[in-house]
Amino acid sequence: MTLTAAHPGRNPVTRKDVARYAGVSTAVVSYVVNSGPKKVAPATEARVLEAIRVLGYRPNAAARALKLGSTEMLGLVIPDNTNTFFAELSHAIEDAANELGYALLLTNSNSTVAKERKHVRNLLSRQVDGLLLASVESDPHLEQVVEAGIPTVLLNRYEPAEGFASIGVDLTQGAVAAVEHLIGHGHTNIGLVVGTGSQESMDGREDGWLMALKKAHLPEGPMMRVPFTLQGGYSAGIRLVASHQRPTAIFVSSDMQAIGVLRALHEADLRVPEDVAVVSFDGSPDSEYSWPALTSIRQPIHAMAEAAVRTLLDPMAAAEHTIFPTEMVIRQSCGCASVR
Amino acid sequence: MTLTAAHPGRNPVTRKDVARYAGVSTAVVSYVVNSGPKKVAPATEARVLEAIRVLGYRPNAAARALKLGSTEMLGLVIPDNTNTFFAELSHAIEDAANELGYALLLTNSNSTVAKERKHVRNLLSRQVDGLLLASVESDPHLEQVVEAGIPTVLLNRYEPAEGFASIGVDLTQGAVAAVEHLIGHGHTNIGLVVGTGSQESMDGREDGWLMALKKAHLPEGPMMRVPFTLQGGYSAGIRLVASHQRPTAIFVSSDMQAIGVLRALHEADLRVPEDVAVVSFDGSPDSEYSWPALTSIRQPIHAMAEAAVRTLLDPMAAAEHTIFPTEMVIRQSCGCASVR
DNA sequence: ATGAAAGCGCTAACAC
DNA sequence: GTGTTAGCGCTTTCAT
Repeated sequence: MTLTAAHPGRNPVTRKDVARYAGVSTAVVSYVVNSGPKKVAPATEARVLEAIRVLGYRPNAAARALKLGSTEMLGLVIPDNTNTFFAELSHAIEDAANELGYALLLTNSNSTVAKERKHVRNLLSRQVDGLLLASVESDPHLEQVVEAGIPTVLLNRYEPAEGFASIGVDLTQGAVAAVEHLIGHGHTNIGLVVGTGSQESMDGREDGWLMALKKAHLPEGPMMRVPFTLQGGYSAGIRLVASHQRPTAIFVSSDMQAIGVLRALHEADLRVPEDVAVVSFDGSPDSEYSWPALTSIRQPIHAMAEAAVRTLLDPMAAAEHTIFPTEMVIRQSCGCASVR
Repeated sequence: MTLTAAHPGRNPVTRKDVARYAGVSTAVVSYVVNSGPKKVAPATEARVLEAIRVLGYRPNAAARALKLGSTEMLGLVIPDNTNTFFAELSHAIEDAANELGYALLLTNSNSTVAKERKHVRNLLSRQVDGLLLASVESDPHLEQVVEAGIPTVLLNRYEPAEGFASIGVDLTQGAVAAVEHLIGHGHTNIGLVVGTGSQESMDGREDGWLMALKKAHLPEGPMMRVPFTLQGGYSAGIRLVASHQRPTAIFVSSDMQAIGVLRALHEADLRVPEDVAVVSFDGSPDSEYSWPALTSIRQPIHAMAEAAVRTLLDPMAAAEHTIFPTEMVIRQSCGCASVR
């Protein structure tokens, strides 16, 4: 035992002890602990409460879960909580879940299919009441989930997924807004940094970039496909800087990547936004504290988290795809304001 | 049901179904599922495995937990997983826990005593096998934990805590190294940005700053006490810039704060490190991608996470305080290398 | 090598 | 308003 030896093992105080101490039956204890389903006389209730206090009784969640078939836990699988976007998202989800009395079993897949699967399996066997999954795969193999019949919602998802509820942001619309903003600043050579790994199919942000360019009859700028990390963005930035026809503006598909791009730009002695303008995606707090501060397409993380949990727990919810709009937050990196 | 209606509720396949299908007793199923404690004839085992596969049987963790008195879950309470340091730490802890077959119940206290307490209570009632707590308080009220007799280790802790195992980093030594490095660069007016809220007592980093200054017979520079956030660092930076005798160097007690300080410095048109040098604390990935890259005192997060989990799960572990050394990683913000 | 059965702590239907 | 009790799915002792 790491601490006091006073209490040898687990908390040995059970409902039965409380019942004995209060001079009632175990059922009554149950009724007062759960405030129902039967009413209890005030005097009795007081005695039970007192017994609970004195004995330091704490209900055993495992027993309750076994009986009820509900653990009041939700499972969450994300690629990496070290990524600010997922950190924020998981935080918001935790809050939303707590609000409804659910605890969160949090797991990182490290963007790995094998780990993701392992975690899903593990969460299922732990009898979570629902599963929130930000999958690495565009077409996640969810047989086990279907078979287990556990409510599931797919997170951070642009495309609908057959048979599953899912939630995401309008990547294309956001990207179009970003690129059009850059075009509005007079740029004609606009590069793109987009993510890899997340989904094999084309990222909606790439679509948006392309669409905006097409619509303005502008040529495709250089494009880099790198992981959604600081380091990924950095290497993309280095290559973009060295590229034959260096873009005068870059749309980057996440704040983390953008911060990496910024570093590459700085190291190349390029001024932002004067030499190269940047607009990124996510709108995380980080984007406000980079230098220069990033103009970014904000995802409504809290709204999405809440919707995810609500959908998950709503027995009436359909297996629908819900898409949220983004919002552009203008700061310095696009060239709207002077940097200094 | 969010998805297929084929399986009405929870997974209804129980050990009994498997036993019937395989033509054995439930005990045997148990033996093969757990590879023990009794041996099973190979042929029988194969039949059971087949039955499990066909029926899609998944053991019910709640029942197991009830029987065994162990949930194979660990509870973790941190101030905020949105803070890169805690994000990294919790990720490392998750890995260490998974390694040993434990899942992680992750909760954010939002640096709030009330929430922290609520989460601890909740985790205890969920029968976690151990509790990892990065408390907001310097002297956390842990009666409930003691009473529950649940192994606990305190994280991110500089001072020992009576009766509890705890883990932390040598804040003072790290701070001394940082400040001495700055002194080595010839600075004589060295400011400090330190955190609030975490612990009422003096932060070891403040001690270290003071000690290094004393030892070099240097006067105390200006000092700001702000939250461990980007925004906290930013406001400290603003005040430092405006301060009567502006420091030529600043030691900042976390990377997040340092990034905020950097922003304030940039906005004031001050060059880093030429006008103001900065050394920060944590050594997170973020510190490498700021502009300029931060010289920072790195905490050995992975080693700490592993030690924490190991200590937690080791029944022989004493209630000791383990302190880890830090390591200075030199980048641009201190003035060692030219910025560009 | 296998099986029968007790019981982990709890909930709630049913009886009083 | 309160008590009795069956059983949730699992592990494991004790028998065979």
